[in-house]
Formats: sequence, C-alpha cells, structure tokens
Amino acid sequence: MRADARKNYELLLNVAREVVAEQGADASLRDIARKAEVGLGTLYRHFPTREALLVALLRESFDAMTEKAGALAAAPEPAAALVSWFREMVILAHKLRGVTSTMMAAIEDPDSALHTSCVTMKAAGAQLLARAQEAGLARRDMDGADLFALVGALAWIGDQPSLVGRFDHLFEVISSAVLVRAPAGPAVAA
Amino acid sequence: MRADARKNYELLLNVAREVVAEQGADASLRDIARKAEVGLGTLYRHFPTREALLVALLRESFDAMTEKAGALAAAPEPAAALVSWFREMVILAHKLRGVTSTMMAAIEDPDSALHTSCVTMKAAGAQLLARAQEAGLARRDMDGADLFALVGALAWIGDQPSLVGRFDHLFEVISSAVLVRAPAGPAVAA
DNA sequence: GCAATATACGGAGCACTGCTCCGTTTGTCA
DNA sequence: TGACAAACGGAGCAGTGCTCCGTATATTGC
Repeated sequence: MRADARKNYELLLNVAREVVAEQGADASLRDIARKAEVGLGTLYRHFPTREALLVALLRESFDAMTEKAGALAAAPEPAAALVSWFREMVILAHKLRGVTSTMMAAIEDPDSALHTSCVTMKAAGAQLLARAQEAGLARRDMDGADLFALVGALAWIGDQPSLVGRFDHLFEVISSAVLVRAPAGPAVAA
Repeated sequence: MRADARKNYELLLNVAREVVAEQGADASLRDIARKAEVGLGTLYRHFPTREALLVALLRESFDAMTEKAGALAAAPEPAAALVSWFREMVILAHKLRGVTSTMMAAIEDPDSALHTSCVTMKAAGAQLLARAQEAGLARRDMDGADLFALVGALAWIGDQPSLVGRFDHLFEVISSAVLVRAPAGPAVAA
C-alpha cells in the first residue's frame, strides 16, 4: 500500500468517526470526503460501500468490548459484571447511533466483514450471561443473541431525543428483566 | 374543498398506507404520487411535509388504540389487559415500521398535528398500567411514557430482519419486566 | 346552458444524495 | 532519472425532497 493511500485511509477513518458521531450512520459520504479534503472517488476506493466504512469504524470498538468481557469473566459478582458490560454495550451502540441495525445484520451474515468481530463479541457477552445464569442470577431462557437484541432496543431508546431523560430508568427496567428476581427475605426455594 | 381534491386526498392516503407498509416510513414520496397517478405537486399540496402524511396515516390507528384501551379498562384481569394492549401497540408500531420515532417526537411536541391523538393514547395506556399497578401486578416506578418507550424498543426489535424469530420471546422478556414478580408459593412478605 | 374565477393539478427545476468511471497526478523502484 | 503501477479527484448519472408556476377544471352566478 502506497504511503499516500495509507495516510488518506487513516484520515478518512478519523473524519468519519467524528461525522458519524454527530450526524449518525446515514451521514453524507460526500460530506465526509469534503471534510477530509479528499475526492469522493478516494473515499469510495478505500471504502467501496457505506457498510465497509462503518465496519472499519466498528471493528476496533467491537474488539475492545470483547476484551472487556474477557476481563469481567472472572469478576467476583457475575450479575454486576453482566450488567456493567451490558451497559457499556448500550452506550457504545448509542455513540455510534444508527449503526445498531448494521450490527444486527452482520451477526447473521457470514459474508459481512464485521461478522467475525461481531460473533466473537456476542460469544463474549454470552459467556457473561451464562455465568450469571449458572449462579442462578439471570433468566435461563436467554442467550447471547437475545442480549444483543436488548442492547439494540436500549440504544434505540437512547437515540430518541424525547427519551434521554428516561434512559437510565429504562435501562434499569430492561436489565432487571434479564436478572432473576432476588429471593424475598430469608425464604428458601424448595 | 373541491370534489376532485377530496378524491385525490383519499386516494393518496390509501396509496400511502400501502407503500409505507411495504417500504417503511422513508418511502419515496415521488413513488407514492406516481402510484396514485397524481402529480408530485398534488401530493405536496395535500401533505406539505412527510410528517403531515404520516400523521394522517397514524391518527386513525391511534384513535382506535385509544378506544381499545378504553374497552380493556374494565377487563377482569388488569395485567392481562395491559399486556394485551401493549402487544397490539407494538404490532401497530411495527406495521407502520419506522414511524415510531415520529410518534415519540409527537408526544413531546405540542405543535405536532399528532400531539393530541398521541397524548390521548398515552393517557389511555397509562390508565391500563395504573390499574395493574394498583392491583399490585405491575412495577410502580413506571408511567405511560415509559410504556411507550418500551413499545418503541420492541417495535425496533420487530423491524430487524435477523430478530423476527426471537420477537415473541423478547416481547415476553420485556413485558415481564413491567409486571411484578409473582409471589413464590405461599410465602408472605413481612 | 354559459361564462368567470377560484381552486386544484402536474411536472419542470433546484439542490442534494449514493455511486461509477476515467483522465490526471504522484509515489516508488529499477 | 525515468517508467509505470497505483492512487487521486471530480464530472456525470439516477435517484431523492421540496418549490413554484403555467395550465386545466369544478363551481358558482347568471
């Protein structure tokens, strides 16, 4: 890869990160090229499709979330670890507003460049869920994909301007659905 | 209003309903005009903005949901009534895919033509929720707006092609978050 | 039944979008 | 220092939302 090409690649990625953060996943590609002071053709050569650009943007974040899940896998409180990771996922999905749909599609599309990162991350999340389930702290009838769907749903809520004030509350409501009801007082299940 | 104008108005509304159902809320307005065999100008005269068109489409459905909530307000089982209405709301939001954001915005925007219908419907839903809460069957820390947000979140899930198979399950997960945990056996809270 | 006119119609036109294609420039390596 | 593959930039196409105005027509008063 030629030096100027590499430079433009990085430049475009950085500009895209900013623009997507402030305009959402359907930002104008011309705008990104313009802000990077680069021809539209250059953008399209490096990222043949909008998804390719988003993929490049997402992959690093995804791998970071996988790593984080790995770190939490040995945390003393499985439920707290799960919720903490869950929350970070939602925040990430919100920061890259609009991309959640892309993410959901990538999980099921083996041809997507994001597929591997996505599946790995899902597995990492599923592991946190499984640990909470084994400890009797989470619903047993859920898997990693369900967890992902809830991430997307919460990110959608976070994307609605009229709901920002309720976000924390709704996060609690939905995450409490994943967690098993705490036993009421000293009563012991038969 | 002239007769031909009224005819075109109805025609456009019917065509729009079909097109939105199959292409989503961001369907091409040109396309709608074309399918109605009407000039683009005619569409814009009747519905100056895309939102105006959606509003006209939504209002009748909204009023129907308000009515339904009224009918359920006296149902024997408050929790079942709430869940049943909740489910219909989600299905409606899904059928008009993409419009949920419009709906959420309308609730908080007094200038929106949809505002009244929307607020009324929210109130009707809130009433169902309140009845379930008074019966000790639903979380007390929720209100009508929270309920609406969950409708939107579930509609988002329903809009993801990769999640259609999990929809019923996720509906159960989220609606169970609204309902209070059933007391475990004969144990009585102190 | 027939003008007159207000009202509604239709689509050309503008600025934007995603995406392709190709003539021009430039980095690289012998 | 050339030669040339590789990268660049932007004109061009088809689509979009939305405006504006010349044309056609439904309605009204006679």
